[in-house]
Amino acid sequence: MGSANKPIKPKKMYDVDDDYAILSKLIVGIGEVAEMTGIPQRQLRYWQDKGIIKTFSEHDKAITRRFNYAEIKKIILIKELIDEGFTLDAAAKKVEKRIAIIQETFRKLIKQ
Amino acid sequence: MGSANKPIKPKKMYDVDDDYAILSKLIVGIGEVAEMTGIPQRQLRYWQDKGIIKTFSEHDKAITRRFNYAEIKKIILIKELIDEGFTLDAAAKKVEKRIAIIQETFRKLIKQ
DNA sequence: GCATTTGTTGTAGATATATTACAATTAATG
DNA sequence: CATTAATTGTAATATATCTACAACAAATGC
Repeated sequence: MGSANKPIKPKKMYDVDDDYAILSKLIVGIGEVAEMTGIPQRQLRYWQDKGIIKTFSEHDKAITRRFNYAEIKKIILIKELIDEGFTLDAAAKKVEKRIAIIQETFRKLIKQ
Repeated sequence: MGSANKPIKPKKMYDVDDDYAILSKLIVGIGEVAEMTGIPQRQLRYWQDKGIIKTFSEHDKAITRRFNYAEIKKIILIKELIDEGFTLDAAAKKVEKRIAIIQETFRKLIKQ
């Protein structure tokens, strides 16, 4: 019972699964996202107020904004498109579409 | 001159390089690291005071602690070893050795 | 042109989070 | 049993973030 049937995973020197485990738990505050991306905090708050990006709230009502890995990627992609000349809304929609296509592709791959 | 000789990188639907770029810029505060890893902030500060883990300081003297991806991985590995029964110092040394071996392996690979 | 929308930025006052510098506590070690 | 290792607690202070206002420039519609 319990974990008796769990497949044994021998510990390798370097395990890519570790990286995925970390990324899936990643939590970053707005100040750090601003530092990483170069986008001012004020702008990130505006994007969030407009619903373009979403904050991650694990425990009931988090008072400070937390972003996960997927959202950080989205933020960077949106910024790239804005720099290319897109409007904020257009950039956001383009990124959403891109993400949807990727997810659909993976879904098909898994089914095979 | 300039960027004239840069290799052209066609934009793919999903680019793993993007992930590496994000990870290399990753900055996380102590509160988020505590949330991600389950290790209390107080304990992380103690480890840092002892020199076991290091804070990343981009701009001269950062007053609040910032951790990069490598340090987060180190923290997680140390915790795992402590849970297995190692002392803090022993765990830290073991992790350092492991990281050194990985780096050495990559160095050899690149030379080939 | 001019009103309107879009997108960004500024700021004050309040709230939340992190800091240091003390110290208590509990195991493990010699 | 004294000593060291490791963790945890806390008060006072510093830093970061929040909201809710509003100003402003650039693009858009009429």
